[in-house]
Amino acid sequence: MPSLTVGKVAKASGLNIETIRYYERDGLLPPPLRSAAGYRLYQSDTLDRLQFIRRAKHLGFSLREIRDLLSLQDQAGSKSQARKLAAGKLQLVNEKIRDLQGIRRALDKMVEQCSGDGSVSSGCPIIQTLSGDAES
Amino acid sequence: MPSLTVGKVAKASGLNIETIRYYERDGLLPPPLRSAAGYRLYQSDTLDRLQFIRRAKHLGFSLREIRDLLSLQDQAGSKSQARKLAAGKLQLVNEKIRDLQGIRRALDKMVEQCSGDGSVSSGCPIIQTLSGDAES
DNA sequence: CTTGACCCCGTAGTGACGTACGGCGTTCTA
DNA sequence: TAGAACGCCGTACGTCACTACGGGGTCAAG
Repeated sequence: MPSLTVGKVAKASGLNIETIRYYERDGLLPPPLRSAAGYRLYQSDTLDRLQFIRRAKHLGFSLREIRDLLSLQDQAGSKSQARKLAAGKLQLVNEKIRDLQGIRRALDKMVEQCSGDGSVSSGCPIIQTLSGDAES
Repeated sequence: MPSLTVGKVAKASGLNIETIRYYERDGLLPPPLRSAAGYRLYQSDTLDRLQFIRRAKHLGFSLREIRDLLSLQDQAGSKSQARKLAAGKLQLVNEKIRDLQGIRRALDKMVEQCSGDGSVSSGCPIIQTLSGDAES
């Protein structure tokens, strides 16, 4: 197992070294092994984990929510706990998908409508796409 | 047209008054009409706009991105500009949808797997769901 | 015509999420 | 075996998106 120093992980993931230390402090990354001199030594699966964090953040999940999602992966806790958490997140994810699909429809329409020149004439109803009354 | 004071809008939208003023300063809300005494007077479509902002934020869009999306609605600029912007955002939105669908599949599986008692046994591969190499 | 709720504005403070700094030890490489 | 490059840690700073404050004007009920 080819363990990586924090600098390698940073470079490979595109994250700042400090960010990686921060994620460790914040519980998103488990404390890695240490070399004799105290250097952090990561396994390569850490890169997947960081990638997941990056993408999930981009989807509007807070670090706390991401920690929750990762705890599912990490098999912390009981099955029934995990099921409950997963079910809750599932609902949230479904809402997000619905909202995004609404935006997508509106954008599709706009790309189509705006195929000519000149100024936008007919209303581009992007706001209505999210005008349902779902509550998160 | 029954114009609303900022306090009414705040109550109806669930946002803080200061947040509404902030959105105005930040260009997400157009400067509203003013009463003789200088009070802000909003039309009811402002509520839709604020709702849109809330949901879009929840989907991981920054205020700057939301401003872009709203500018499409507001018909600012030329058709070709709008088309370009819409097309760019469309790609982004599609990526987000794909990522969320990945997470959804993983969560579905977990809810199914964790239907019994005891501790989670088989790996719950949530991280792999976002391990593709799409770049935003 | 006062009192309490509302609004104005500018500015300062807060919380989440990083990012930078600085003084030190370690490791690699010419 | 020097010296550059890397890593350690604690702490401070920065940004984004609010949120609160404070001193003042406005408006409506009693």
